[in-house]
Amino acid sequence: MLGEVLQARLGEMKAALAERGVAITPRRQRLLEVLLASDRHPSVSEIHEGVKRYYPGTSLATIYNTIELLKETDQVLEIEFSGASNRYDGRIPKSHPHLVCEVCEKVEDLDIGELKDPFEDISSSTGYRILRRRVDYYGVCPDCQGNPLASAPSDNGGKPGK
Amino acid sequence: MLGEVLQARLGEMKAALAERGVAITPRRQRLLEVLLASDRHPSVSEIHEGVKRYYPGTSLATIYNTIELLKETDQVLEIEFSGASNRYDGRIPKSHPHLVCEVCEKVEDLDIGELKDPFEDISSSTGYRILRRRVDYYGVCPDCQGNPLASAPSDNGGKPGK
DNA sequence: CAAGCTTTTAGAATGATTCTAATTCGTGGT
DNA sequence: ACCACGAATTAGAATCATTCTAAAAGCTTG
Repeated sequence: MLGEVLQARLGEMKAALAERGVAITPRRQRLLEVLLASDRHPSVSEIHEGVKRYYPGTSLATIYNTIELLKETDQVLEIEFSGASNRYDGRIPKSHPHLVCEVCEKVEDLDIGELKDPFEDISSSTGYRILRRRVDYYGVCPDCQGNPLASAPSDNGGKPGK
Repeated sequence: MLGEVLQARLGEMKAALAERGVAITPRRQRLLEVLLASDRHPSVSEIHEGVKRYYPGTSLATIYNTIELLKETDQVLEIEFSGASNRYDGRIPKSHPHLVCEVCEKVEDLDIGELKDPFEDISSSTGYRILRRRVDYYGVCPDCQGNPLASAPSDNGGKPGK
């Protein structure tokens, strides 16, 4: 069960997809719920797992396709990594800062007094049409400072998200 | 020929590598020069091309290996992209903001009145040990606004850096 | 010249993502 | 109920940057 704030987001996402002319199929409904259900900024394969729990035959391609639709409609924020899977934020789809642990690959929202959005300034001073911003801090989270290897996401001995 | 500022950077990089205990081989020397020679934030394959112009047999692995050494010694800033090649900044190896054109894949430094580095604050408020920051703005550069397809980096019809 | 290192190499392996072509699904019209 | 048609989904292949591996070259010191 999603709280009411997330229910509202779910509604927005579905409306945006409908607007875009695509159907809210059961798999897509489930995908949206999985995306909103955790604050972990899930990867495509985590979402895939979540959807497969209800619809076992679901293909990875379906997840990629639907994420693409969400991106096109600005309903998800994609956080790119070159050596690891991308992560997705469906709760807050507009640019906002994150904190990334390079040991356990946790991605958290960083609540910082909203540094006034300088899109305007940068647009006018550079001539760029600015579409989005990325502000992320990389480091080691408190848990991983204590036991560096304990909370690694896999068997990689604590190699950062690269 | 590199200007004197870049000569100084070259010296720093070589000193850091030497400190690390590795030799400055001719290929590595050339790699450093290629990295510093342009403000394009070159990719590994652009660097590879530049090195091969002098040392034709040079393998891609050598470029990756040396870039890894530079990363370990904080002598290069890696700008990651998930669907395109990573880009490297050897001129200014510490975190600083960029402007990325999603049409032609240009990466430029953004000179903005140094928003006071909040590493300290963020460390103490979150408990993270912060190692680096990423602040990048994504959009469409002035050139690409005029002729959207003209300056695409390859044959991809102007697909953004994804 | 030989031993023992570092560097470099070619090519294979990996892994996330994208593409392709075929199949299935769902809906409206008959 | 049946059909036609577009949308959704699938399995698997293809792509591509990056990493890994094992062997070959290169240095340097005795």
